[in-house]
Amino acid sequence: MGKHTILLKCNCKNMNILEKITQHKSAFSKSERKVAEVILANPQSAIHSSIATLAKMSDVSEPTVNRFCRRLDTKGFPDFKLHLAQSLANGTPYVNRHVDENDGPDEYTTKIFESTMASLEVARQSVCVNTVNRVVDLLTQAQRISFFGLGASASVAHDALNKFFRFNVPVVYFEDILMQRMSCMNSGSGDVVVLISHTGRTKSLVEIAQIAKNNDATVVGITSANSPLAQECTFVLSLEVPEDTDMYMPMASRIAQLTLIDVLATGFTLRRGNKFRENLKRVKDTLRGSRFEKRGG
Amino acid sequence: MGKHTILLKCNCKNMNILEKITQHKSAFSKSERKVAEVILANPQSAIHSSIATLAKMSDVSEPTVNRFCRRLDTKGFPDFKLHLAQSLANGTPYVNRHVDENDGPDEYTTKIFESTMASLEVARQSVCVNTVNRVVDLLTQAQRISFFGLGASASVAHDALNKFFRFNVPVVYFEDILMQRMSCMNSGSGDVVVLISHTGRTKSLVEIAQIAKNNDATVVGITSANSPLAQECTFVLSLEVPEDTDMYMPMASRIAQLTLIDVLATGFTLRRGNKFRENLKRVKDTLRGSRFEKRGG
DNA sequence: TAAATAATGTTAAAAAATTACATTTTTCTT
DNA sequence: AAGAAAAATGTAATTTTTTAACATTATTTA
Repeated sequence: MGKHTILLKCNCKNMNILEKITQHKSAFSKSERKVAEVILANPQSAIHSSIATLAKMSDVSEPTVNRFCRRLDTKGFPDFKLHLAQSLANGTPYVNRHVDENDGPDEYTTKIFESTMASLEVARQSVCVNTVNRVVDLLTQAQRISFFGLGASASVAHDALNKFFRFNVPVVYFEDILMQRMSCMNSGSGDVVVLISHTGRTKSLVEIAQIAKNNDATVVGITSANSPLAQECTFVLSLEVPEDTDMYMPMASRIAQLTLIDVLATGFTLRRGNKFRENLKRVKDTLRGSRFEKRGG
Repeated sequence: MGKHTILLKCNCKNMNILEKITQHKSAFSKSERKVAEVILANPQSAIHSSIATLAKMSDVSEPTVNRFCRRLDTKGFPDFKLHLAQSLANGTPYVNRHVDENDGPDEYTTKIFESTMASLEVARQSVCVNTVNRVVDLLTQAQRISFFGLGASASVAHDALNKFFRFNVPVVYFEDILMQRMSCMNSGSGDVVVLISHTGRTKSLVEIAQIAKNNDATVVGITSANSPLAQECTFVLSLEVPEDTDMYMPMASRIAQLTLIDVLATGFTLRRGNKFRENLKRVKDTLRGSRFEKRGG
């Protein structure tokens, strides 16, 4: 390998350095691989070792460790440790930790939680804040808000209903496509129809978007950019979520959608001001009768 | 301040060091505060500076910077930088970032995503893997699975239906409490009833748990430990989630529940083996007719 | 198989961090 | 308020750590 060869199979600068080491393991030289293995075996201890210690443990010379660091596109050993520390930071999960069929409950639990968190981070970065702001505007002024989704997105719409219902706004949610259609038929300007679909390719939802649009309602899509559904929407809140193809089930995408609903609901309450929030508290207090009292509370 | 005084107002070892600096700012000495300010002003640059640079920028001597680091319970400057790097790691949110009424869309969006991720991390650590494993066992052997929740938890149950339905298992979900009751009345041994409630204090859910139990069904609660509901359950999957009291709405708790559902569903498919997963793919493929084709796919 | 290239190690220099101690500042006591 | 004690800060020297320059060994290629 050339003197200054830097591994750049993936030029994603933000990539977790541990993953980077794993992925590029085959491209390392013999001695460098030794270093890689020692680090991967116990990254936590690596960040607290000096280059001398690590060299001894890997049974290579110190400059080899240094070269190993540079090959990973870091400035040197201390910089490498910084990157490693970041990879190991609490809450920074391996991004692509896919569940493996031999995983035990401990492993798959961790992996799912971690990859969900990672997806949320990706989603967060992809949200267009301006659109969020404009949609919040719309929602606060809407005469009626409808939330529709099908399949996995139905439960997201369901959740949105539950949130916005508390705001004492006319809010509508149907699972049934015919009801959805009829509801849109009756919509008009001043009404906001929020359509949720990860892929944005569900035919009947696209049709519903068209119906709502033809009736002058504002159509907001929580869907992927450039999808057929997105094309029919007045505003598109697109979320970039790493595909969860392993399981043939929508997982992270749906959680990102829910978080976005939380964002919209929060924006809504903030826009409505303090008094409104007191109102919310009252709605919550109403539930008290249906619950067992908390001891000591 | 004494020679070896270490700041331990909060003995939470895992605390974000940036927050720690902020919180303890008043307890620093004059020079140390200068260092703190320089670091807080641009933490990102701090992790790439040497102790000499930082000393010069703060207009103090190098040992002062070193002492500053030690006061924050780190081993020295390099160790401090490691901690700082971790605090700054992508995806490591400030844990207690509460939305503030003056926040703009940019701020509240970030805060909500970040606090959701932080809550997931807390939840992950609180999940009892053994219980997960036993519940997965139960679910794979169940004759019928029911998911019930009310209010915000209804959409979680709804989502669970959507997932488990794909497994070709008899699965049931009702929103209506009367239907829930009747369904439980008809349950028997071999049936698993999963009840979802963040607080575990919703009266009618507790009653449903009792009914199911009396009919020899296995009752699994996704709820908080030691709650009235938990006491009626055969197995309790408790999730510790930082309370989201600000908004008077369930936010993070619900996302944690959904993630747990994902974990259960994943455990289920893993237990069922490879062939079963092919089956899942077929279920997904069935949807194709209802969707617009993806160009080039 | 010899030349070229790459990989690794050795040694020395540079940089960085830490310690020990000196000086200054602050606080407390009388 | 003066002086002693304690704390804070700085200076200079030491140690540790990292890096650079060069030498050696292994590997590839013509």
